[in-house]
Order: sequence, then C-alpha cells, then structure tokens
Amino acid sequence: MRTKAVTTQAMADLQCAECPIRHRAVCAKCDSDELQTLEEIKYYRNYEAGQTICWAGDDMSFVASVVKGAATLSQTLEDGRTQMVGLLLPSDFIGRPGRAASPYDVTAVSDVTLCCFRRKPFEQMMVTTPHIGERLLDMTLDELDAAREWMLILGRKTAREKIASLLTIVSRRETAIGMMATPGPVMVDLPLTREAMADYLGLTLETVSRQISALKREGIIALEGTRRIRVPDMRRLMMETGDDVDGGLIA
Amino acid sequence: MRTKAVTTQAMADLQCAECPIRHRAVCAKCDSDELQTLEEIKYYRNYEAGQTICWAGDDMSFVASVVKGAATLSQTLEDGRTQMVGLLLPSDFIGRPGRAASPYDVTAVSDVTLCCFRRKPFEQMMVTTPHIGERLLDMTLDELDAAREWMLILGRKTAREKIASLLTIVSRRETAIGMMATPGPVMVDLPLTREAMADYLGLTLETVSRQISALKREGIIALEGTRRIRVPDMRRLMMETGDDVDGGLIA
DNA sequence: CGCCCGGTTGACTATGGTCAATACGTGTGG
DNA sequence: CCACACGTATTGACCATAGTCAACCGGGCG
Repeated sequence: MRTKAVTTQAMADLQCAECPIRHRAVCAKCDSDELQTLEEIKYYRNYEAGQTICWAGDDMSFVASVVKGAATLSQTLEDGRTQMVGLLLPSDFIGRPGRAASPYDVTAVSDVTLCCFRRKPFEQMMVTTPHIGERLLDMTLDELDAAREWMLILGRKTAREKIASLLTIVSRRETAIGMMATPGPVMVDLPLTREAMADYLGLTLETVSRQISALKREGIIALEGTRRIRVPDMRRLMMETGDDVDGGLIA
Repeated sequence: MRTKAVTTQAMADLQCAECPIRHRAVCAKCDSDELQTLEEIKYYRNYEAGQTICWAGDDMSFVASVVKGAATLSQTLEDGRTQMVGLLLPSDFIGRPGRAASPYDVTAVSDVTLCCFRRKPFEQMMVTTPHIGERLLDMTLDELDAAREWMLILGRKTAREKIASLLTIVSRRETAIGMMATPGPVMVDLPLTREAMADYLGLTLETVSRQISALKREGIIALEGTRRIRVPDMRRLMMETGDDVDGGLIA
C-alpha cells in the first residue's frame, strides 16, 4: 500500500463555482462572498484506492469534503473484528469541527479527491459564517438518520435482507433523485469488495458471497463483473429488504 | 396504557436558571437574555412509563429536551421486528428542526418530563440565536458518534459482549463524570425491561436473560431486583465488552 | 508461466433464535 | 388473608442461520 497523498494538479485550480458538489456539500448554502473566502483556504488532496486517509486516534490537521470517489469510516475491536460505520460519497463531510482526533479509520475504497480546509481557519469561518454551521447541522442530522437506518439493518435483518438493503441504499444514493421504485432495469455500481460489504453489514465475506449468488440464481440481480450489478426490477429487490414496500422512505 | 399527556403543575413554573439540565441541554450555550426568550416559548409535558410520545410518521408540533426520565427511539419492520436506535436521557433533544414528521416511534420507558418548544418559534430562534444551532450541532455530532458505537456493537459483538457494553454505557452515562474505571462497586440502574434491552441490542429477550444470568453466575454482576445491577468491579465488566481495555474511550 | 488476490462453493459447527414450561412479584377481588 | 391473574423473567430442549475452515476458480500482472 502506498502512503503518499499527492495534491492533484488536475484539481488544483478548480473554482468552487464549477465544483460538482457545490450544491450538496458543506458549502451549499454559502453565497458567492463566502465562497470566495473558502476558495482561499481550500486545497485538494488525492488518495488512491485502498489507501488509508487517517487511522483511528490520529490527529487530522484538516476537515474535508469528498469531491470524487468513495471512502469508508470503520472501527476495529482489539481482536481484529471490524465494522464499517460510514460510507462517504461525493459531497459527504470528513472530520469534526472542534476535535482533531478521528475516532475512526478513514479509508479510500476507490480513488478519492478531497477538498480540504485546515482545521483552524475552518473553525474560525464557522463562527463568522452561519451558513456553514447550518448546512453542517443538516448534513449531520441526515447522517444520524442514515446511521440509525443501519442500526436496524445490523440488529434485525437477515443476511439476505442485509444484502438487498445495501444494494437498495447504494442505488438510491447513486441515482440521487427522489427515487421511487422505477420499474426499468437499474445498474448499481458498488465500489466495495465482498469483504468491505461484509464489514459494512456485520457478516462474513463468505455469507455475502453466498447471498449474492442466491439472489443471482433467483434472477433478482445479475452480475456484470464482480462489482457491477444489474437490477432488472428494483421493486423485486426492495421486497427482499424486509422494509415496508414503500421502500422504507423516511417521512 | 393511558394516553393523556398532562402538563405538570410541579414543573409549570420551573425557571430555566434552576433547571437541572441547564448546562447540558440544547440551551447550554445561551446567555441569560436568550434564556429569557426561551423561557417565554417553553412549556412542560409529562408522560408516564410505557406511554407513546409519538408514532413513526406522526407530525410533532414541538421539539423538546428530556428533563427527567428516559425515552427510546425505535424502528419497526413490517413483520414486527423492532430495533431501538436511541436512548434519550435527561438533556437529550427530541425532534428535528425543519422536519415535522418523526421517522421513529418515541416511547417513554420511565415517567418522563419534557421541556417543549413549539416548532415554529424554535426554528425562528435558531436563526436569530446562533448559540442554539451551535449547541445542537455539537449534540448531534455526539449522537452520531454514539450511533456509530452502537453499529459496532450490533454488527460485530457477541451476545455476552453486547450485554456488557450496554451496562458499561448506561453506567457511564449515569455517573456522567469522566468515567475511568473506578475500582469500587458501582450501581447501574437501568430502566429497561429485558425485552427493551433485547430491542436495543438486536437480541431476543431470552438471550438477554441467559447472558445476564451467566454474568451473575460468574460474579461479574449481581442483581438487586431485576432492573438494578451491582457491579463489584467495573474493570472486570469492561473486559467483557470486547473493546480495548482502556474502555473504548473515543479520543 | 505461475503467483496472488478476490471470489465462490462445500462441509461442518456454534451461536443465538424459537417454542414451551416454569417461576416470581405485585395488585385485585373473594 | 389468601387465591388468582397478569406481566415480567428464567430456564430448558431443540433448531436454523450464519460463521469457520478449507478447497478451488479465474483474471491480471510480474
């Protein structure tokens, strides 16, 4: 595993106004003046797939938004059992204002680009720029809801339901639209190995593999390569999640 | 089950300045002017043990702080499996600014007193009073960390470790001090039935009962009645949680 | 070519769930 | 005062789901 984090050339001069996550990230509510200030303190960092962004307990000198790629948050018990507790996709926020040490391992699962802000200036800006704190509160509340949805999955669902739920959730986030069960076929591109899925779902990789094979055998999903999944009928998959048929939509 | 929520007389005239949760609740950062404004829009509500405060999907006309007692947040699958996703103790916040419908069932597990704010005036105040939003962000980030700790428990711990973790966490919250393993005996007063513990831990009530019996047999805990537990040596209990021996402290 | 990594599949096992009987404690009514 | 009932908790016997251990497959790369 490589350990260098290289500041991208490609991204180095990206203007906030052209940023793909401009309207969903922590800066979403900022007006152009505020954006200007952010522009001055931001910088980009790249990580390659598999690279560790931060170990649990380490101090992070920055907070950041995911611009591109996917990262995970995970916790590990002393005997090595690990549980993922967050899947960070573009626009998600990394780090906690007011606390330097990350309680979680943060890992790039695909090639990742972060838009970083040094901690101190960012915390300063939160005081002077209410829009940032407001947006961060909203995002944190959403993450809390997501974490609680995961608690239901981890605590009460069967292996089969867990897999179906993961696929449903990832597909929902990828096609970030409102997402009612669209009847046509859907492609789900999940950037996770079987082991990462297992860490996410509180299963072993063998069980993940078996359940995916079972869903495949029954025609509920089809594989194109190992990381790409075709869902001919999303509603059929959703029926396997154990949630209400309305898709478990919250409010 | 009774269904009335009575506005307490006993609490009706409690001044914020004398409030037991003054320094930990959502109002913690407010100065006395701000407190004065809150004082004018707040009102108290009481619920008795077992009563439902709000069903998932219902609109709540207020947000609130728990002043006294304990409440739970839970989600239910269509076939009846339920998972608790939050345990609300005094100073915890109920509701989400900007969203009326609760995604969770909220239930009083002991007699509960809430300090309520009507939604609209509260949302208004959040705009004019940054201290409230700031405090709420901090509290929400703490809750998110707690939810993620639960994800580890639900996803990766054995039944025995789950029970030990629950007892450790509740005792940590009750003796709200810094909480290093104090060597003396500790009383843990957990206001939950075996079934509620099971719903929390993603177990069945039989398994909860068996594991508690096992810990008792081994002298790690002792029961005084069914809801009160004596822990002769907290460190011994913590060793059963599967966390690092330092108590799994974050940062 | 052969190794390595990720994935799949099989055989067996163990942990926790299910179903059922029993115990305990408290409040109610004869 | 005791009998009973109801809700909560404990315990046992049995079973099912997912975990463990191990063999094997297949593609990419040195």
